[in-house]
Amino acid sequence: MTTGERRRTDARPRAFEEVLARIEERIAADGLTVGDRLPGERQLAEQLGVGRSSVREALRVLETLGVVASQAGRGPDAGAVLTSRPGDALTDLLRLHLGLATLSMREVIDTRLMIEQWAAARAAAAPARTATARMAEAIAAMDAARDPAEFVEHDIAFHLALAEAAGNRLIVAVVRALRDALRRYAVDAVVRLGDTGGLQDDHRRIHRAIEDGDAGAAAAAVAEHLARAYPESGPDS
Amino acid sequence: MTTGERRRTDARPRAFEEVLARIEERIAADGLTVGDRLPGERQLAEQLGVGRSSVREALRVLETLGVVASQAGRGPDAGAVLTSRPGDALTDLLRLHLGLATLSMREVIDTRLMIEQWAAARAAAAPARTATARMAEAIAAMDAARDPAEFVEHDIAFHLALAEAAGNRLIVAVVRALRDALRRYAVDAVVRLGDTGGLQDDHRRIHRAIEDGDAGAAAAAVAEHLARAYPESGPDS
DNA sequence: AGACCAAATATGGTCAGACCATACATCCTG
DNA sequence: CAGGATGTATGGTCTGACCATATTTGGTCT
Repeated sequence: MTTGERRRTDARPRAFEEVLARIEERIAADGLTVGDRLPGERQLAEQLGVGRSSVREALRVLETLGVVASQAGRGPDAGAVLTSRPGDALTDLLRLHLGLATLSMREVIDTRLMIEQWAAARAAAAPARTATARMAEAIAAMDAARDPAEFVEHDIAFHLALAEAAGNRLIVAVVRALRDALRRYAVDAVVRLGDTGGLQDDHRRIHRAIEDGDAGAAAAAVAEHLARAYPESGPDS
Repeated sequence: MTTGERRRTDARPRAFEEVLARIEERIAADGLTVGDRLPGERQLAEQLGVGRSSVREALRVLETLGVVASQAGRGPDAGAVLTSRPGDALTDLLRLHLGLATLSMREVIDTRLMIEQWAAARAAAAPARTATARMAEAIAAMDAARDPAEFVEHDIAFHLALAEAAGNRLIVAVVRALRDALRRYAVDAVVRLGDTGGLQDDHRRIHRAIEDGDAGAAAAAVAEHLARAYPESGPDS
């Protein structure tokens, strides 16, 4: 009776949070991995002693974080399957927080510069043939691009290959998210520049530095490139 | 009464995704920001022509991404309020993907090194008094710490202050998430080291370099520090 | 008037049950 | 044996009810 003074930040375990914890335990305990299936929603609800809607909310959280994907129907591919899409989650995260002005464009662009410099230096230290080959392909595709949107798509592929060349999946996910968040801005930037020759020169310089194993030159080329692409680091706002 | 006409023409956007899109539009259109309230769940459901459960799933997604927080009851603080907690979302993301072996400890540690080096250099370029003061406080607290867990807590505060000194909220969120993900590992590392004198020397060196405005020395000190804390950067797996 | 307590109310949290939509599985034809 | 009709397991959604919580309101006693 005297327990009336409950405020937020007290401990209040909601049912779906309990479900979340139990599913996470189960993943760890059973050593589940990408491709494995979770029990059906109804079965899970019965096992955990909660309603199906609570199970669904928990699954929605896991889907948002990119660890499960649900598929209706019947068969091996149906149900809630463990996946690995951290990039999608990061993309949503950035987009929403940019929309709320919680993060400014300047912060996102600065972060991107940091990451890509590091990735370039790292890639130069241990160049991976497949990744550098994809970088070259992207450069060629940009040469052939007919409009800014197409150019930007291949530009994204270039920077993604750069991140992959660094051999760190977390970095790849972050770069993908940053580029998705900046996609519209990037198209505008290309339109504003008009001539993409300078950008392409940068791309070629980055690519060459990585193939030559010159980490310092690679990082410097990336810095120069992003400074050209985002001259003032955005209008903040 | 919306059950009369269902268009099954295209690939189906799920109802809660539609709700998500509409809420996002509304945030942008009305210029909503942190602290503003969304309509109640029942009201939203009626406005958007969907069931309350679909609204709830959408809100769960937004909560997962750290943009809303729900509070029951009545009054100005009740309901779904826009917030800004990107760090929590990142923490969940890392923890789950580490559990799924989608990301390795090595990748997380490498990422952390990159970010903190950058943050230290950045902080040295424009030292903020409040942040450097908090770094000094954290160092003193670590001197007084009586057990590894307590030491690690203040160590987290130190590295968080370092990130904040760089003046980039996205970086702060990422550092927080990385440290949370590595918290257990960090305690083990402190126990293994036994003597924290070397770590504290590092902290003091980082702090001094930032106050002196020596970006190069700050970055180098951070690199040395993390190399000491994570000697082998984990077995990759 | 003021203080205090009880009821009303608004809000999220949860559950149960019922459908629908989907896609594979199974069976029954011909 | 091929191919369509039916069965069934799964997610997706809606409805309505009830609970828990916290503020607001209003009435009562001092």
